[in-house]
Amino acid sequence: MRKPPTILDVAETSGVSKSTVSNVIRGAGNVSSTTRDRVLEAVAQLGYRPNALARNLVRQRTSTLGLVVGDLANPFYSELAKLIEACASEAGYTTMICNTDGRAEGERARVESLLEHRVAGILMLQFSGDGAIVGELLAQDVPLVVASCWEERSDCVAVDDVAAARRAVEHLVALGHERIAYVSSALVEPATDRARQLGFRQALGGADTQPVVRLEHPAYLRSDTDLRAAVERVLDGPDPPTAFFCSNDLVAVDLLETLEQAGVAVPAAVSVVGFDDIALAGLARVGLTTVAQPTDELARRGVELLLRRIEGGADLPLDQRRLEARLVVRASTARPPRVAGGTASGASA
Amino acid sequence: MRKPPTILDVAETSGVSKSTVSNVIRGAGNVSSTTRDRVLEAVAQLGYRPNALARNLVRQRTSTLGLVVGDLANPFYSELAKLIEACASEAGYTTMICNTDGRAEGERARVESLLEHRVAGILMLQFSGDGAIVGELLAQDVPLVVASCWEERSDCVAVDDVAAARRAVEHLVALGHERIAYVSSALVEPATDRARQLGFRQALGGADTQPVVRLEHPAYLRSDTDLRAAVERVLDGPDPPTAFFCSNDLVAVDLLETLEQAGVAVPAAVSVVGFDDIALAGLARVGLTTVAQPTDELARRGVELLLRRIEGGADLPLDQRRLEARLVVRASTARPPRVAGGTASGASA
DNA sequence: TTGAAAGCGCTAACAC
DNA sequence: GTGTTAGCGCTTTCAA
Repeated sequence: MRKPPTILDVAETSGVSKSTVSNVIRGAGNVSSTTRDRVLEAVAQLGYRPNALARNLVRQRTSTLGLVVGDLANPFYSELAKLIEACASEAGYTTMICNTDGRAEGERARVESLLEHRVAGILMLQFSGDGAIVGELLAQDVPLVVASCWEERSDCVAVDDVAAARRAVEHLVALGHERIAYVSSALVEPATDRARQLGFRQALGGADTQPVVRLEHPAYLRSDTDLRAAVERVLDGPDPPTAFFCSNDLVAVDLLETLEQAGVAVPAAVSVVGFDDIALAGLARVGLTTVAQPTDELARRGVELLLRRIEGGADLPLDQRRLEARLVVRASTARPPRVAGGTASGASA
Repeated sequence: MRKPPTILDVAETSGVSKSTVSNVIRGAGNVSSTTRDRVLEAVAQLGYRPNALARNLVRQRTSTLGLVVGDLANPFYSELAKLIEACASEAGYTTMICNTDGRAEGERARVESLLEHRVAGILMLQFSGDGAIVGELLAQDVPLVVASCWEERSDCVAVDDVAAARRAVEHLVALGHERIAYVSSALVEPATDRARQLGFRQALGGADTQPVVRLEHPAYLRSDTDLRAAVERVLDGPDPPTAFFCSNDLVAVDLLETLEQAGVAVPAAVSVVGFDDIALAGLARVGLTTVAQPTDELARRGVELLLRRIEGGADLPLDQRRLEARLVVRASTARPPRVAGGTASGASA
């Protein structure tokens, strides 16, 4: 692999100094059109390609953004990543996408690598554990924005998880459900999960007696023995729930599988609600009622906030945006099998 | 944002020269444990983080891999990307993931950016158009491997699309289907699509009379008016097909939606087969019969090949690996409504 | 309008 | 063992 031409080669070929070449390439003024043409010609002839490493080194800043994703295999995040990359690219930034697998160790290594590459800023979609990493990054004045989950300490953009969850559960309540289980998953970032669970409780009038199913090792779009055991335990218990609210769509779809495998009809016997509105939730065969997150706006705003922070520095005041989520009612929710006593308020079919 | 400490700061703090610091950091021998400790202490105290830009610049090589994806929103690719990132990371490489949206223009810009960043090599999962980019990259001696689709000109690893498609269609033939339509999509890289179509034709004994549906603007996991029109045209024509073989799962799932919306029962009225085996294909509610690609191996081998090429240079002989795909029979395929004349050879339920 | 020169932070000979 | 030194390819004053 022969070594690529440098700015010096171009300078020699076109018979000018390297600073003139630099001026031409960067589009700085101060160049006569004749020399510009000569330089450009040499560039084309040599196939010269500026070395971003050298440029970034001397400029003391890069135009690279770091994107930290917990799980690229979750369509919600891969779609978001795609949109973010597009926004960043449009703004002239290159994106380094990292997948942490939700493990703190992997996260730390990825972030460290991004920092060594002197990314201009970091956009996080999820973080592991308690998000200690956020504090560390902030303490080092690294431009940081968190998108799709709320984070008090940094710039962020996310839906109002509490309100959205509340609305989703109110939908179930309106249908006549009184006993509703919350299905929590390790796949969902803890603070977000808590927020959704809070909304869930609020809709139930703060009732603390609703069952909560916690999945530590959720399966991926496949029926899961852990989940099955947990579900059966809840369903076979006294006063079983007639509906499940899940902390994200992937879990909800797993639950759909599991329920059906256990011979529990959805929505005839129990209703299921998810969160995210990933594409597959909308399939007629899946028909998952869920909370739709505005991914486009999440991506757009996220990048906007990050660029603002990069240019403005650490002294800029925090900018935190709440976006609105939308309940999408599909086929996975219906009235409970036998509505206990009287009519449910304002229930629709 | 205060500027981060450099190797010089560490040198000063620990009272040694910067080359000694460099030696410590790089783990080069030649350092007494006492000085090493002193240096390490200074590193910790200062929060020193080596500047990868400077390092890569002087080393004349980076440990960054470029990953070019056509569509991160296709679960097949996002899963592959995730696996590849993991393999690369394990080998000490950082990955820059780019999404081209399948457009030549976006692809060119992304690749150019990767090259300016002097990535050690590029791994492509898809390319736009005729793949002219492959030739250009190769001509510049850029280490390149193509994974998940076959490419004669470069190192590559992919399943045998022809054989896999043939096997899938033979499954339909064995069930008794005689008239089978091929559904092609712009989402699938052209050469791959052609290969799958070839396998399709081979299974049909080279029959050239089978209908082909071509989707230029495929929808995404949603029923599509273009698709619906095309399907109805084929189904309402003379001698309508009793089965569809799709060039990937996303299209197959769209087709499932569309067929059902049009009141055509699957698999009772028509059978559907996909390609890829994305996670959602395995959902009980979807139950798509499809060809499973070995994503783990695709990722692992892809990275292996690329590292080999990076170290070995352009003179190394081409290494092209065929992987085996596996037919996964699920609920979307069955015998045709009325088997024309006699029994189908060796058909199973 | 152009050129000369001083680095950016680091590695890798090569001296000591 | 440790220090000295010469760049890597580029941007950016500052002179000419």
